[in-house]
Amino acid sequence: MITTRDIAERLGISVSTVGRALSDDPRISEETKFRVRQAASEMGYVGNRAARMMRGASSNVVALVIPDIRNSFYSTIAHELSKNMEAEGFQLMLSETDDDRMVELRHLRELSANRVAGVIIVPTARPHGDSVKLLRGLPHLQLLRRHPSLGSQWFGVDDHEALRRGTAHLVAQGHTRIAYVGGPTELPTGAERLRGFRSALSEGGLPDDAGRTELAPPSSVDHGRQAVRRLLKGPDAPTALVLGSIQLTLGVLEELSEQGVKVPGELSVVGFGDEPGFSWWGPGLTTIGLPIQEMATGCALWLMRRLKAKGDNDGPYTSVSPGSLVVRGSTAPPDGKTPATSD
Amino acid sequence: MITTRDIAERLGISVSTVGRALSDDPRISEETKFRVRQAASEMGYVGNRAARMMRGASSNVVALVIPDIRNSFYSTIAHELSKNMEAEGFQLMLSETDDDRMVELRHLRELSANRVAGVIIVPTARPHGDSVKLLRGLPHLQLLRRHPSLGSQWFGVDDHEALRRGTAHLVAQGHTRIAYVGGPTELPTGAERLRGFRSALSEGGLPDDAGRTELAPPSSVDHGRQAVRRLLKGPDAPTALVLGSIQLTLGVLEELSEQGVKVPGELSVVGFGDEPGFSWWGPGLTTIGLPIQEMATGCALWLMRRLKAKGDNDGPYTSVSPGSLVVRGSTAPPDGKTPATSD
DNA sequence: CGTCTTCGTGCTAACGTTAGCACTACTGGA
DNA sequence: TCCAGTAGTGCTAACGTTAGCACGAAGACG
Repeated sequence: MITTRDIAERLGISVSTVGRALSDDPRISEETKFRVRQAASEMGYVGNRAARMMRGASSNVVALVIPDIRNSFYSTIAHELSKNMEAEGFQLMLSETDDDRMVELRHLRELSANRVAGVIIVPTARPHGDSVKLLRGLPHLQLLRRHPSLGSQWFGVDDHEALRRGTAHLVAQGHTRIAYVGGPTELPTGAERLRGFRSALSEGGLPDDAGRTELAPPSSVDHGRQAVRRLLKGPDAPTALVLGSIQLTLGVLEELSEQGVKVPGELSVVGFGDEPGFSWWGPGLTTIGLPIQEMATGCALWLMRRLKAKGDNDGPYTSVSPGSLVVRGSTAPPDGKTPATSD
Repeated sequence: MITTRDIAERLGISVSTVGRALSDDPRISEETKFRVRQAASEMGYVGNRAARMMRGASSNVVALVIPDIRNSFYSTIAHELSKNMEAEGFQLMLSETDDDRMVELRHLRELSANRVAGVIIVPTARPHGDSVKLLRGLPHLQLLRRHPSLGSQWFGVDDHEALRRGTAHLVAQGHTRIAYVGGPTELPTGAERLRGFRSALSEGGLPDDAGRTELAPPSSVDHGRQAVRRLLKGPDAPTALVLGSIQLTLGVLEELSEQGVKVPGELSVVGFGDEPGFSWWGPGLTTIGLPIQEMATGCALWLMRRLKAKGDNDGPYTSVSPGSLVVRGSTAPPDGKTPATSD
């Protein structure tokens, strides 16, 4: 690799002068600058950021720590972040945890060793103690999920309200046997979504146990399929189903298609998230849409500002985005009844 | 940040001893090692990779340069790569080019400045001259797309064969007016796919202009929608359509759904790639599936081996994976005819 | 003509880590 | 007893870059 020293030797000047010329120092004459730049370009010089970092410069890498990039929710986040940060000269490091706290820990160790400038993390349910320590040394921001030990800077969705609305839609159509399949309540997001579901039930005057709830491990497409099989059995099977995660929704849709379940005839379905394909699934999936782009952009801006400010901790920060119900064809009143009210 | 020096001072020993203890040098006594590790752990020491790199150690970061992570083909690649490399202690840097050669160049500059260990790249149609220079200095591997200036190490799909098979399926069903909508022939992949389409036509005894071909910019969902509108107009509209990119397929499916086109009654469709949703779209999409996982794993293994070997250039390397036709319900003989032969 | 300023450049140290060499204190054999 | 060998540790330089200080030349001003 070419260094400033190579350039200096070739031009018969000192490394300092080369360094200053390349950083456009006003003390260097225009003629020298020109010759240095010329030589640098010819020789294919590329500055070594590792060396700069040794001199106190900060890294230009921000890490995104998520469960699984194949989940299109996260890939959209990654895309938006990347776009926003590229504009500011930052690069994106991608770390997948697979919802395994030990993998998460290994990644955080590497990120810390690499002295990344910042971290945006969707934490696992119970991060390892060392992960907590490592994050303390890095500007970071929690996304979607929130764990108290990781600080109070968080960008998330109003999960309670999102599920309340999705469920209320079904209640308003007259459903009384409504099932919920969501993620574990270990995660605050999971707990909030379940709570939102229950709120809607009680607001609709339905007893709590009118809802059959099933909790699955996070990121489990397969569990969605299994849940469908279990729910459709039995005499008082639910007439409607609300989902609490994208992956579960994908699994549910696949299974419903395979089994040829009539939607919304046999079962009304409210999905979670809005993926390409949800609109053309069966009669079109009514679903709880999330403002992914806005969230990602918000995250990026917050972090960029935080990194530039160099102020250490600028207090707690919480940004909550609402979900919005996208009504398509997968929901209808049970047995053809007319809905009491429309929401 | 804690350094080896901090540890050394606290224990009243030299930095060398600390460094050696942490790297488990056999010359250091077990007792000293124990004390050092203890102190390091208590003080939250994390080695500084930038400093190690200055001493000649190589980076543990591999970059993936792709058009758009939201394309689930690429997110699957990213996932598989990440998984394989995490096992070897490597981290993944994600760079999105948006198929813009200048963005690609900016990313490559950053990657080079960061001295990433290697690069896996899906190049833009005509990479910038400087991009070519930069990649020369980095172990790299082209994926899917291939540009001659970027060397001869390439992992790809047998695009010609993939499209030949997809088209042959329609020819065998008796279609004579078959349209193709694919990416630009500027990209070798695009050219190969078009060639595969034409091969199948001529093998089926159909004249070349039996096929209406449309070429779109890469990664263009929207163009897929437009193409449908154009193709369905006119008296001798095609009875079948073959697609040459995932994004185009997504657009086409959306538009066909919206316009309520009967598939395969009015139009038979062979898609490209296999996404979640393709199986439940309309009657199920017959599509050209790609062995994404195998390719990603192959790439990861090749690069890992290349980086460990430290041998500079181990000659040209090309790995070609075949596509496989996944037959679902979106293809049928035109006007109810029985297929001549089934393939 | 001497001093003061300005311009352009060079020298040196420092960032954190590691490898080579040097040094000390033992141990064992002649 | 003396030397060789070895175990354990310290000192120093080096990686590439940059910031502080110093230096020489040239011009400005009294």
